[in-house]
Amino acid sequence: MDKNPTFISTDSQEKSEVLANILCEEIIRGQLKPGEKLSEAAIGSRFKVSRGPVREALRRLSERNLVVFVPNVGARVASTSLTDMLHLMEVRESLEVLAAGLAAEKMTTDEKSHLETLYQNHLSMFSRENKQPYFQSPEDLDFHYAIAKGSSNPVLVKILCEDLYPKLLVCRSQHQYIQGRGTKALEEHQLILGAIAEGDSELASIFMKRHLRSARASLENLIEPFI
Amino acid sequence: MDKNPTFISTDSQEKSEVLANILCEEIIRGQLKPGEKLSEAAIGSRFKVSRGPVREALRRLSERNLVVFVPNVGARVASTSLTDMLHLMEVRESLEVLAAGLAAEKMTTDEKSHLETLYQNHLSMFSRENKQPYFQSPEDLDFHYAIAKGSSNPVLVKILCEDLYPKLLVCRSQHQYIQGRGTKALEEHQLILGAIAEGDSELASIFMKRHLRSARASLENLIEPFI
DNA sequence: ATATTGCGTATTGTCAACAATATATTGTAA
DNA sequence: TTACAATATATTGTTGACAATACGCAATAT
Repeated sequence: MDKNPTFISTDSQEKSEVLANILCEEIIRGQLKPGEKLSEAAIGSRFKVSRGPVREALRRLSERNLVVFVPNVGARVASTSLTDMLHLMEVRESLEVLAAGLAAEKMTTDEKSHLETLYQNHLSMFSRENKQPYFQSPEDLDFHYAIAKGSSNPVLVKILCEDLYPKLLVCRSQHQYIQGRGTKALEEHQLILGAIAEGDSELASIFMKRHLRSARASLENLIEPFI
Repeated sequence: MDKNPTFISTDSQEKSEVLANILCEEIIRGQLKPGEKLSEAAIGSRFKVSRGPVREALRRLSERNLVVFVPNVGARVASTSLTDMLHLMEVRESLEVLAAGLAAEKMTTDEKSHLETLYQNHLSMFSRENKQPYFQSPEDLDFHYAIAKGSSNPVLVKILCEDLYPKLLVCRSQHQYIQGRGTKALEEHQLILGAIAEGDSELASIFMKRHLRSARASLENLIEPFI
């Protein structure tokens, strides 16, 4: 469980929560495939717990849209189409533009330097890999995650970090041909970072909007051929 | 249960879902007061069901932020401060601006005329009441609800209708001095309606933004004196 | 051969009892 | 009288068994 994405906290000891986090991760990693049946008994015996906690865990995941729950039939891993992902990106854009603006206003010095660190890490990791196209990395999302938290708006943080980002990760693992946009994305991150560092809310919003627009556009290009 | 807000569907027969909807409504109406303890045993005996379904219902409500859940301690009705509501409105603004724009592009003729009907109802109801200041009415939210659905973006619909609107209703019932903004809000609705009818996405977004900005501003004025 | 009906099996929904944790009470000491 | 500690009570977390529902297979009829 040490390779959990940053935004999954495991503070509670409740079995249902622990279970939910483990299953969440397996779904994100693609170990549980989209559409796969999630039998309560099977999961229960696998983790040596009763069906009660399993049910609660599945319920939580269904609220996060990672599994679909059909009454009297059971739970399956949610399968997300590229269209679903476009809808996700549409909402994400709107919310992250807000987040970037707020972050520029409200981030503390510590938070800003943390963001800078994230960027530098991402940068060095990228050059190490010889600028080859790479799968959209967790580092990318960490950057966005830090900005979300920097907005100091709990409602916004919750929607982005608990609803949208996990779902985004699932989409990426289900459609592995979705690739990062290489150097371009990194340059866009730099612009956002700069604006936030300066406390320039308006500019941070604009750069974030452009960044996510590009990402969405390249996704749309990916879909186009299938229409 | 016939006085349920439009956006609460009761299609399943699962006790846990029925329970969740009933409790949700009671929280929204203020019959369950903020901070009030929600004992599983008490609720179970009240509705003549075992604690299992009660737990599941409470979990659902906690995912919608209507209930706060402390491990090994239990559930309480979430109490929302005016600051919380401001955060809510901030996010709402961003999302509804998006929704209005999309609605202008994608609403069908039927949906548009339904929206028109909602507006007319609201209008006539308002004049009947002699233009007196009134509590923010459910009609107001129905209008926004229709626009959200008109966006044809399921992700957006879910966040607005299942997360934000119920919570907004709770805030209103918990802070009853929050009042509607009378004729002004209605005029703003008319502008939004017109833009959507014309399919003018850009304008619909702008009018929606102004509408929610005003609402938020009047809320901020309300808070100011307490600082 | 295909469609349909009925039964058997498997899975989910619900329940009531047990274990673990937190809260309240009471008694004791400073 | 107040603060603290130990116990008692109440509430939550978990479990395994039972009831209700859905699914698969076989037998029958068209």
